[in-house]
Amino acid sequence: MRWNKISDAVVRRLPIYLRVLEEVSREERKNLMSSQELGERAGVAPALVRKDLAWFGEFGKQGVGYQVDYLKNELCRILNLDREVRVGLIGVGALGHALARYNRARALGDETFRTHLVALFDNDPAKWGELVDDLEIWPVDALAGKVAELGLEMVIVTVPAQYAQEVVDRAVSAGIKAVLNFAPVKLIVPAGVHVANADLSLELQRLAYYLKP
Amino acid sequence: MRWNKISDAVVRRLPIYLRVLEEVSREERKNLMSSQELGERAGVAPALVRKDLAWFGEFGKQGVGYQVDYLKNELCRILNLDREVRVGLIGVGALGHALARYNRARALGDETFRTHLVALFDNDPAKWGELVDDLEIWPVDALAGKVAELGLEMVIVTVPAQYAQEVVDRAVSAGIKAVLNFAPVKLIVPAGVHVANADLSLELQRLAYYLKP
DNA sequence: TAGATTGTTAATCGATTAACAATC
DNA sequence: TAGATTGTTAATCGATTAACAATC
Repeated sequence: MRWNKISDAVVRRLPIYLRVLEEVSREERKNLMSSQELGERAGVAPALVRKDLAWFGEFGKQGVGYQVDYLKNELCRILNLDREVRVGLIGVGALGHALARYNRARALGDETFRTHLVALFDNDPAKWGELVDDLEIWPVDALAGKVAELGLEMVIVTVPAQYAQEVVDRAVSAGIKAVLNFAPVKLIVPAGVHVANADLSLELQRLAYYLKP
Repeated sequence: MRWNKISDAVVRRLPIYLRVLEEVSREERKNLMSSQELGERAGVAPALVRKDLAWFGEFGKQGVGYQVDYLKNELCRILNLDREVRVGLIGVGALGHALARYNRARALGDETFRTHLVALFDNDPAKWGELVDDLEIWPVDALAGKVAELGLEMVIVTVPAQYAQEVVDRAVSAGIKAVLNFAPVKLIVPAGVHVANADLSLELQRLAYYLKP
């Protein structure tokens, strides 16, 4: 089953629902949840919860609600998180290093965390072969080979702004389909490749708007 | 002049326009720009650029376009970036440490970067007094005092999920009006306080949706 | 059965785009 | 003046909310 043209606004909320379901499943041993409860904890109106889920199938029972574990599994499946998703990270500076350690720690401690960092890349020869936790740093030239060897599907980009487009171009030609970009630049990618931007300085500037002048 | 009820979608684009104008001003010595050109570089339709700007005043000339430096200054003013905005960071783990170093480096190298980190906080006594670059780490208990002393207006939150709400509550009672949250939790704040979420794992999970199943 | 809650359709709301008179 | 581009209004598009029949 492929669902065409699900809007980005809908896709954004699915991981939020998933997080709520995982919390409830872990903490509360509760088995059923209404769109009302789920929406409350996710910060989404109940009608919107139902409408979002209805794009993908009928997961609830009238008069009863949704089964927590069943819906959780369905959302995992929809998000391709019912398998390990293998991620590379390009640019092992301070930020890349911190994200690598964070991701590894989460992956070890929380088995519902399925986006796993499995390779690090950097262009500085001094770093090649170095380990971050148990992960080796490779030259960016090794990217294409590693994509094939390890089955990488996603990359996190933490290189300086001026190199971001270049490394993304290389990742895309190697077959990468999703990019989490921390560099403060607008990346240009072909259709079918998806970019999420995590741009610290844009967020800080946006927040500054709400300060009193 | 206060502009009531400017939508969040509009505010989000202002820093993008500002970035384009700063690039053009620095690199190209170009003095005029049309909404067409600005929109192209910002990834926004020209009519929307004009409409966004028109919320705040009339900055262009018919038949001519916008003056780059003038519009840049006006956007800085609108975003409260015509002065130093003082930011604290709570939670100096690996991620907090990396963000602190990144922000300090940007602040030194780029004088258009006006959101300055000026205080670090952590609850681990072992870290108190330690320096990150030239910035000292204080106990979280010192927060209220430092807000007053240094004029902090914003905080970056990089504590573990279970402590995030608590430290934000304390920041808010100390008078903080804007929060950049890296913890994977939905924060509850009173009206008038603004939160931007930078939730790495939600973004990775969202991107996983677009991978082939 | 009676009460509750889903899935879905219709109504509303808000944001983007198109169009154009004003004017530099 | 003629050409270009703004600021703004009207039209369109899409997302959210309200309402309710179906049904557990």
